[in-house]
Amino acid sequence: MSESKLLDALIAQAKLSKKQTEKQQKIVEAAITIFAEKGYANTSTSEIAKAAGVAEGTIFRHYGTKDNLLLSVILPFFKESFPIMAEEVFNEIMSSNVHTFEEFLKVFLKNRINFFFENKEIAKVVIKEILYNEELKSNLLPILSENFIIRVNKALDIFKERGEFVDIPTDRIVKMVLTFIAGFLASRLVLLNDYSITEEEIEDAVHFVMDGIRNKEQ
Amino acid sequence: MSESKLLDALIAQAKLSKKQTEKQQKIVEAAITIFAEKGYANTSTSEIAKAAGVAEGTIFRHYGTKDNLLLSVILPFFKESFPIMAEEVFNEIMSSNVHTFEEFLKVFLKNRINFFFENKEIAKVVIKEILYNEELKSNLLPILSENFIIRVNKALDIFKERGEFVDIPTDRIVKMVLTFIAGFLASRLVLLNDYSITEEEIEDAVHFVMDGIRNKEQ
Amino acid sequence: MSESKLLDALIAQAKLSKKQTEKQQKIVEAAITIFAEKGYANTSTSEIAKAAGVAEGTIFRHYGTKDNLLLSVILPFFKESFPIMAEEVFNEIMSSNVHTFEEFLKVFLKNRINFFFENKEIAKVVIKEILYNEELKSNLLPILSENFIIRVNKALDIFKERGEFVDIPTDRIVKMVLTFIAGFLASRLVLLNDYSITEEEIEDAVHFVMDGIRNKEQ
Amino acid sequence: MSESKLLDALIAQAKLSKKQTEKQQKIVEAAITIFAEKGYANTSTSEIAKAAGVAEGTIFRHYGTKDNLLLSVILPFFKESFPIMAEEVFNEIMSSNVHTFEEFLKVFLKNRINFFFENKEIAKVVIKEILYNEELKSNLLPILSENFIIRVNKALDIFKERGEFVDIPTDRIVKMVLTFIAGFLASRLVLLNDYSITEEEIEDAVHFVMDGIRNKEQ
DNA sequence: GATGAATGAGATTTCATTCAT
DNA sequence: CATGAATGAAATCTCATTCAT
Repeated sequence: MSESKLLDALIAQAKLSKKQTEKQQKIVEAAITIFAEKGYANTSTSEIAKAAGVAEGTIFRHYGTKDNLLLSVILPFFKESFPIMAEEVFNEIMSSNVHTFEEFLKVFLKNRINFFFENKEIAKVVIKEILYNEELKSNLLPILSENFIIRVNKALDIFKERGEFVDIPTDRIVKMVLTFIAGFLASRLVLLNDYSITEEEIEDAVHFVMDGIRNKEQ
Repeated sequence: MSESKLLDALIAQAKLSKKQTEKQQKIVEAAITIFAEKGYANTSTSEIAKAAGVAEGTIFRHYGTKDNLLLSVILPFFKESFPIMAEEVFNEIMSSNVHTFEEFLKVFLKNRINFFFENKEIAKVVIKEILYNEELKSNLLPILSENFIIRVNKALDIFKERGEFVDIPTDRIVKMVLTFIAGFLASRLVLLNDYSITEEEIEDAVHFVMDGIRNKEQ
Repeated sequence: MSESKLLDALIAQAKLSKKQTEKQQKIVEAAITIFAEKGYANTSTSEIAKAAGVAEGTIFRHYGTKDNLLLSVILPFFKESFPIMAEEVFNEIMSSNVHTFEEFLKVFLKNRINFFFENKEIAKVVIKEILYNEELKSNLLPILSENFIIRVNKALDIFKERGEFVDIPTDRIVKMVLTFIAGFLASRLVLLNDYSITEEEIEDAVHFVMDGIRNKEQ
Repeated sequence: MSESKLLDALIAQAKLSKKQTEKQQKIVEAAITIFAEKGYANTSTSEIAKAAGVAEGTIFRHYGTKDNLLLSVILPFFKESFPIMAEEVFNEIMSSNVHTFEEFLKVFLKNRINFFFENKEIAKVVIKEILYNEELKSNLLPILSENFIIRVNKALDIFKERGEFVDIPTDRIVKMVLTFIAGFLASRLVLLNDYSITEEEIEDAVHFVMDGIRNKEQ
């Protein structure tokens, strides 16, 4: 990883990716698959080239560096991760049939889980590399927190005002909820390679977040 | 990573490490520090040698391969991770002043969190490499599940009989609890580099697991 | 030396060597020259690279390992060693003007000696490494015996039926004749670096094999 | 191999080897065994140390360098190879019941074969290394030829005067006979690992050298 | 655009040798 | 005498990257 600003790269990347050639698609696909399995650092460009049925030079013709190929894999996914939290979507969720945090959480969880599981492989790459590469982390995490945590915080505040939550500082609640969700997704995707996930399990997870595991009827 | 059974390595390793020389200690310390920061794959042995004030050859005289050096870092920590769940310790916990799962969880969490934070650096290496290296994962995870999950399962069953928990299959509860704990530790150590953790936070976490975030008094 | 079956390597090798680049030729030439002089084990790849006017990486790009470079030198020669004994050639020899074993031996010796001396350097490498490297030996010798000894045996049997030979079991005769020929070639090439060999000497050698050194006229 | 004069080393060696300690014996034994199997260049001193049950430092305490260890293995054998040809022994052979070259050859062959097979392992080392290592060869071969070939030449001349041989220049006869004997020993020891050798085979070999393979009664 | 041969910097590994104990 | 930890030079090998075609 060079010390380039990721956001600049993000923009520059967008410009380049006007039209992807067939070869480019194959390269990215192969890269995702192998990065997901063995990790970026343990994957050689020649391996990717072979898997993509492409000459090694072709990779560099399109992506310049291996680092840049990784960004070309990660950034689009990264950008797509946010819209759910975009003002519009957020408002939409809040307006419709979502009247409690439990409902919000269910919608939110289902949405994000679907998104992640529809993009299993890339998600795996993103999680692995963010956890593994300090520089990538220090570039991407701030963006995450600016876009993500702040908005969830805001959402929670709304519901908190309604007195739905226990009396713990919001940011600590956010931390715990996100920890659980992140842990949930990461453990399934990266740790367990468990790509099956049922509606029932999501319900369980929501219940867990909402009410914990204690039996209140006792 | 060779395809050898890790447990064999674990045993072989134990034999070799009769007495550590001063240089060996320096090597392992340097390795832990740099692996923790940059990851195993992004760390060169020459870098370690330099940091340890040692000739590069010395690393290989003692550890044979870079892979083996990683194991020498990971395995001792790995082995030390289990005792808490050993029959004796477990029974001890269960007997004394632990009468509810909440109490058990508090003791357990504090113990494990302390252990992890006392070994921050190694823990970081272990988490990173287990998540990153498929082969390491496939060798270490089974050992974890055999030693860890099964016992937690047993513990939960005991408390479940007492009707302490909601009516969800035990294994699913275990999964969620461990997901949360793992997520909690991993996010703090690897993601946030947040090495501060207060008693208060642990209490919060336990409450979260027990009762979720819903305000029951409403 | 890997423990792979050499014949597999032989085939794999054939596939790879579609077209040799100019640099590859230089590498192989340099390798042969230096291997022949100093032996495989005493030759470093950097030495070969330097002699070939090539970057060291280029060697590994084409041959993967030093072992494989050796095979790329040896195997083509090895394969070319057999044709003389192929059915067609053998029959041709037997039919034409070859009516006695003495004649056969003369043709055979001249042919093989020419082949070896036309490929002095490689032959030297092959002989040295087969004698020196146990694993190479255990892989190549069986192929030799299957292709070579059996056929010579057959040839001898033909002439033996005609009563040309002393009454010693054929296989023992073969052993002695081949021992002499092998000794002859090896000693000239490897031991004495004596690359000159006259028609006269071949005649002498044939006489020696046929009639020994005793003076029958006495 | 340093460029030291081997004969000087031979003498220096003799001085050192006054008394061999127990460890020294083990070292030399281990060295012979492993050198014989894998060759000098493919054997590491640590391997020898392990096989000898000795610390690596001990090897260097006694032999200074790995090269010198090889000489300590080779030279004693080398020196013992000559006595048969020493004036006395030679005369003894010539006087007793040896009246023909055939008889001489039989005695000589039996003697040398016995010597080689009694020292199989060392012989193997010597043959392999003389063939493999150009420098060793250029140091040892001249000594051989001075001590060996010249004397055999002389012997042959004696018998030649008696008209026992075909009319070929003596040195060429010597070359062929020695080629055969050397090929015979080398192929058995180094190539075939065939350590069994019967009286019968020796007789065959002598017949072969004397009369070749042609059937004279035809 | 695409190729793949070539590079060279750097990574891992080996190993004879030294030296303090 | 013997040890074995330590060394560092050199060996094998990897791989992102360049460039002529």
